[in-house]
Amino acid sequence: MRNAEVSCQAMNLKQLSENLGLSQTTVSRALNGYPEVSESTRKRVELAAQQGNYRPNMRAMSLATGKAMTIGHIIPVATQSDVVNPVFAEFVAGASQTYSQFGYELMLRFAESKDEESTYRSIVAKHAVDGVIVHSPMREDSRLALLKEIGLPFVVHGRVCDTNEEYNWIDMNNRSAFKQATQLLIDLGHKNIALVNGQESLSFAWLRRLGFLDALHENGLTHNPSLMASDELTETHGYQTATKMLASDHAPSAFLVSSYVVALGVRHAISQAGLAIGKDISVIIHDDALSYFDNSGAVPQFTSTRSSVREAGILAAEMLLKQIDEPELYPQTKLLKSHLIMGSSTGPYRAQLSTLV
Amino acid sequence: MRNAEVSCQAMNLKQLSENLGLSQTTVSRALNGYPEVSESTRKRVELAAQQGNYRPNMRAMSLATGKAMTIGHIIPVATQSDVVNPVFAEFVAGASQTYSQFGYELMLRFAESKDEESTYRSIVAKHAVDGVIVHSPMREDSRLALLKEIGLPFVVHGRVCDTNEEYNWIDMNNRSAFKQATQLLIDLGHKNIALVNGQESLSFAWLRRLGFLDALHENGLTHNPSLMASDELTETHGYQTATKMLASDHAPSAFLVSSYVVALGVRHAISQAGLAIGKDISVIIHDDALSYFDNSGAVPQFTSTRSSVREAGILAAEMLLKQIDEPELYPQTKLLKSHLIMGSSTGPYRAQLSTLV
DNA sequence: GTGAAAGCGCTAACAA
DNA sequence: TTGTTAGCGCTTTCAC
Repeated sequence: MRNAEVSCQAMNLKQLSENLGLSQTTVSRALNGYPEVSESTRKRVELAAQQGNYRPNMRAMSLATGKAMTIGHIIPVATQSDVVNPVFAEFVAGASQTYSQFGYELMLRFAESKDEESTYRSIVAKHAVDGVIVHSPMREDSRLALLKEIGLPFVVHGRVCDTNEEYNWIDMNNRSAFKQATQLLIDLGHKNIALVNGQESLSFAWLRRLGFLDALHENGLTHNPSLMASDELTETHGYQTATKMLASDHAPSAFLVSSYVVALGVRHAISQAGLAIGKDISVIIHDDALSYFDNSGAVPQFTSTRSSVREAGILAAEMLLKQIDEPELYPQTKLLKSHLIMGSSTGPYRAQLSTLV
Repeated sequence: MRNAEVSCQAMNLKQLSENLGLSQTTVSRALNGYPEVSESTRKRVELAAQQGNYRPNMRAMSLATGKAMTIGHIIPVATQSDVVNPVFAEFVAGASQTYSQFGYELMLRFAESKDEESTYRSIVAKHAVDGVIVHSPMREDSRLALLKEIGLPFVVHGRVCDTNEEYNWIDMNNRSAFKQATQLLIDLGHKNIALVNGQESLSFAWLRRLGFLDALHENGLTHNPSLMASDELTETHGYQTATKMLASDHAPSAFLVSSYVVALGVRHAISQAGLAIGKDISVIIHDDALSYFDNSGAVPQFTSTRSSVREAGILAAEMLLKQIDEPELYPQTKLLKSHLIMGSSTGPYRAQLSTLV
């Protein structure tokens, strides 16, 4: 009683078919590309649909087909007051692009870790999504088993290090990036390098640490545990950690920092200690969101990897949609660019992505 | 043919009602809190539903009720390679919290400006959402008229400055914040203050500029147009702008910068010019996402407004859901905290929010 | 090549 | 207080 003639609000299949003097069946078939429709009627139908600005009611379609035409992104938050990592925004922007292209929608949820299991169970029981992207994987992550049990298709943004499960993932090459960055500092003559890292129960931070250690060991340097800190990516973490390290006996001459937010704190501590970045001390920031290697400290400018997170989102979404349509296809591990990897444990994968390798 | 006995996958109303020996109607009514159901059966039903882990199929429910139970967030992107403003992530996290509380889902889309109109029309025609949050309003914004025409409920995150339309909005108090920050720099003795701002066709940047000018004028200072720059919030903008300003005859002794990303560039330019922040030059960064007033430059620490963006998201979502349920209710303009305002042009509003004022 | 009719899982008149 | 029935707008057998 509220739509109707006010304006040509939301025409539906019934109206459209009546206008055309055809059955709903035929119109539906014409629009969905079924072969048995004659070319002439198909043309007529398509034209009328376009002119009438017809869009199938997504809810009705979902009910009839059983497909939600929606992908869920569940972002874990440690606490309700936690600042959201900008990496998610960038990744989700990329994924969204792919979904639009294939007629899917993107559903977003933020869940505290303790609610995560019930969140997954709930959205699948409600028929809200056809698949999900798993964010912030941990070195060992129970979500893999959970999602397999539920039977919900998924792709991991990142990797789970300690597992025998087979699964699809896409990731930045964190280990290699941190190895490179560390090597750069070593080449500049630094021997006391501090790593200010994210929580190492999360894979990304763990892999970064491994890369850091790789470089030290390859250069015959020993690592100093008091120069490696790991915590949530906050300004406070950066400030407190750097302050403590700078006051210690083995004060570092260089910092390698995970995320610009942390770096804000580190910088603050450095200037408070009366030191000047680029003169007394070097800092490299690695942040996928900006994808920004800070070259303060006379460090040569890195190739910008800007937007690689977005690209990862695009690819993850493609991988997931493909998996939903053709569950038997799995990608092999492959290097997409020096900083982007995707893969899974089994099977062949007909990827057009190979051009990117 | 694919669910059934494998595991107790997704029980539906029919099964549940058969198990209970009741009609679907009664079960539905019991679960939806209709008063005519006897307390004893309601208890029985609720127990069985819980044990059977029953969740109504959202798509079927939507089709039957005509409510999508979903709110859309459409994030405008200038170009596909643009970095997403972290403010969105924080705001959306807040809104999401409210939606979960009321059984709504959050649908996310990124749209280039040229596609925005068709995006809105499309999601409403598909019955994908019950309402939307409008992000990044411009000083003059055609979306207001569009959404009214379509009849889609909405709340604006920010304000449209040049309009006579009535609409609901929630916003940071950008003008006041920038006035305060500028005053602080003036109090420190600065007379040549540079404003490195976002695009002033966007309301937030325009209002910040007004606040900046407010402070200058109140202190009898004249503004220098060559010390006010306005562009996309990128590192490049900050770097180029600051470089140029520092090289000019009227080089600033202080910078007021919109967003930390821009500030990365500004900092770079400053250190390249051989100047030291906190000694030769002062910098204040205002960024709602971190909500961080940088105190480099010996500027006293501001009260942290961290998470106010998230809070804005929570409130915007509450306002929208209320509007969807009771369209006749509109909030009056009100100050929630010194930095958070919400409002609309008409009517009474029974807000429990008053405690926050 | 096209149409009639049943059904997806739920809600909501209308009866009883 | 409970049940019967008719949709919501689409897809999909099955006949023609």
